[in-house]
Amino acid sequence: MENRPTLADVAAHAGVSKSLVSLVMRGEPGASAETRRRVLDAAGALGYHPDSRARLLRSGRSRLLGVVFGIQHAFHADLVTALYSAARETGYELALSAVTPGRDEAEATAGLLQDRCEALIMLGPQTPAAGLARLAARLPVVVLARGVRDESVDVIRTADAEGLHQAVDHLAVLGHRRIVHIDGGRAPGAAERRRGYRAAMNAQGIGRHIRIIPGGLTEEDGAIAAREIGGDTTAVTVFNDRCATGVLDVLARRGDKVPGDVSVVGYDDSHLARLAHVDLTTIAQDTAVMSRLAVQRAIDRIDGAPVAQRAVVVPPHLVVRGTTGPPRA
Amino acid sequence: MENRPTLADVAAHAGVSKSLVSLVMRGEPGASAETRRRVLDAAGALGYHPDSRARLLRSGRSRLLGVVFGIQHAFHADLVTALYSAARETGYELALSAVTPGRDEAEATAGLLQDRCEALIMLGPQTPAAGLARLAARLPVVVLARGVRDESVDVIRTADAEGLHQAVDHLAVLGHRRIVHIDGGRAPGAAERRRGYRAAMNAQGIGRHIRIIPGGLTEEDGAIAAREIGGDTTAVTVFNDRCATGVLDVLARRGDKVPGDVSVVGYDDSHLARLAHVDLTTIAQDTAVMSRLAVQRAIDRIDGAPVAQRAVVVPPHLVVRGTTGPPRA
DNA sequence: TTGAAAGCGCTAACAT
DNA sequence: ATGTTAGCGCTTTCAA
Repeated sequence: MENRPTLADVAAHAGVSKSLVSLVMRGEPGASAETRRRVLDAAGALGYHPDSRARLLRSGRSRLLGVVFGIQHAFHADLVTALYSAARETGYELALSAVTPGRDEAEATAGLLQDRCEALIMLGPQTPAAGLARLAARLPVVVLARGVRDESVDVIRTADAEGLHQAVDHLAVLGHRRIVHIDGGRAPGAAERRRGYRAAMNAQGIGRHIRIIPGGLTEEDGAIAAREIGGDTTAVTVFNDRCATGVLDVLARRGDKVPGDVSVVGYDDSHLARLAHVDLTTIAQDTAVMSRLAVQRAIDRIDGAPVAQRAVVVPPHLVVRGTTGPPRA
Repeated sequence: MENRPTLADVAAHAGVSKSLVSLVMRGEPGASAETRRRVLDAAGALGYHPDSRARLLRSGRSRLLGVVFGIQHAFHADLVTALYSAARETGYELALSAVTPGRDEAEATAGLLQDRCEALIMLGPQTPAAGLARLAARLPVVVLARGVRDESVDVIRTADAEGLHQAVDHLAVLGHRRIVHIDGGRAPGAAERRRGYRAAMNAQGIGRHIRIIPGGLTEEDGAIAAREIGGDTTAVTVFNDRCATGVLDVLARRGDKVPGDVSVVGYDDSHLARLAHVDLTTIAQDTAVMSRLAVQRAIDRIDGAPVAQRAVVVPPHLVVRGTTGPPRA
């Protein structure tokens, strides 16, 4: 593991100046074919790889997009996957920084700032708006999958209220009246999903059956909430797929048939929902579109390009699978 | 978005030299308390964050440990969480690079090499031994949660066979005889777990009941395998918790009581197993210890410290929860 | 305890 | 088409 060769080594080996080597290595025009060949030969012979740190330091840019995500969040995994694809052809790289039980958002963010990321993409951040605004004063910040009122950050999110509207409408069309919502507490998006649920119930003329059971983000939250579901309830809309899985589990254990006795609708269309044995009807957030928009927005901000609207709301869509059906006659 | 403040800006603002600022920012001794305070105040006021590229370029080191992990793997999430804690006080930072459905290990690795990571920690890599050896020729490679015979890479893993031994013994002591194993196919560790299962069954004198059903890593694999479980089977050991969840789900749906009719043991003690409504008896891999060992080994290799044994095997331990009990009389 | 000066490996101006 | 000269922002001598 000896010292790596530098550009100067290559220059010496090829008998040309550093500038020429620099040009050739970047594939820029301005060097003769003969020189080009000599340089590439030398580089190959020495096993030379440019040092990106030095390169970026000099050019004053990092071409790095920082991504802050929750490592325990299945949905974030889907988004990160999509973000990698979205970044692929842009000339920017992703720098991942995870939020874990022992590493908060501030720490995750600080790491990315040190790496001189040119913009930050934050997935469902918990940081209060004021904190985000402070960050946004330093570099472009794009918040994904959470609404933020603050004017200084960009937001790409799903029309959460609309999503619950679709869920309720789907159930109502099937004939359900007693539709309960298990919510996400204070999680990002939870308030809007509650709002959408209420509005849709009222719009369907079944506002008197509105009932919201406190839930959360995890299977466990869903399991606890499921025990509160009354016997006359025929359908449940749940904050997210993970929570819905907990609900399904408790229903199965107590012998309730799904969708025979109770229909269930999740949210996210995460990996979980697609599993054959779960086969969960759910509201899909379009991760591919959202990720593409987030990356594009970050780059636009970096380039100082004009941006028409600070917040982009992506419509969700209903994915009907096996956990919804007509109520028992 | 004006230019980020540099160390020189802070120095000017605090009325001291760049050297002092450098010392203070790194927490090195050699500056008076008064100076230290002035510098930190100035840094805070300007919102200064050191530029890691410049810092590392100058010092000739990156102090970066590259981590390659599967973003869809719940167990990897646990490991990454533990790795962050383990790295915390070492002076090294983690650089995360995810493997996703659209981004293979080679790509994930290449990114980390460009960033000049000083060592690589790979979680359950799929790369064949030859590929790992090639990598290891360039920088220290520590493989976590997978066995690799190749002499050139370090390995930190759980004694998988021992884990299944404990699972089988636990069930046998409860009185089970007809114990089935749902395996992990070609996943890292699967072969050794199969071996452990067989050995333990033989050791218990119930080798004639050995039966292995092909499974996999996911809930879905577990669900499919569960349908193959015969009516006389009283207990199942499953490749991992995620797969076990699928098994539990199918059992619940077909009305089998757990542990009344069938006992189930998982593997990993992941988040999943601990959920109150899952409450899965499982074999715990000690992520804290494994992560600490992995980080320490990487640093030892970087420092050229002598290493006694290339491979470290961490003993797993049984965590008894609610999915195991005596067989029905 | 403090400061001045010399680079790390590279790219961007400016020569030639 | 090629070479020379400055730095990027920081750490590291070395002197004071």
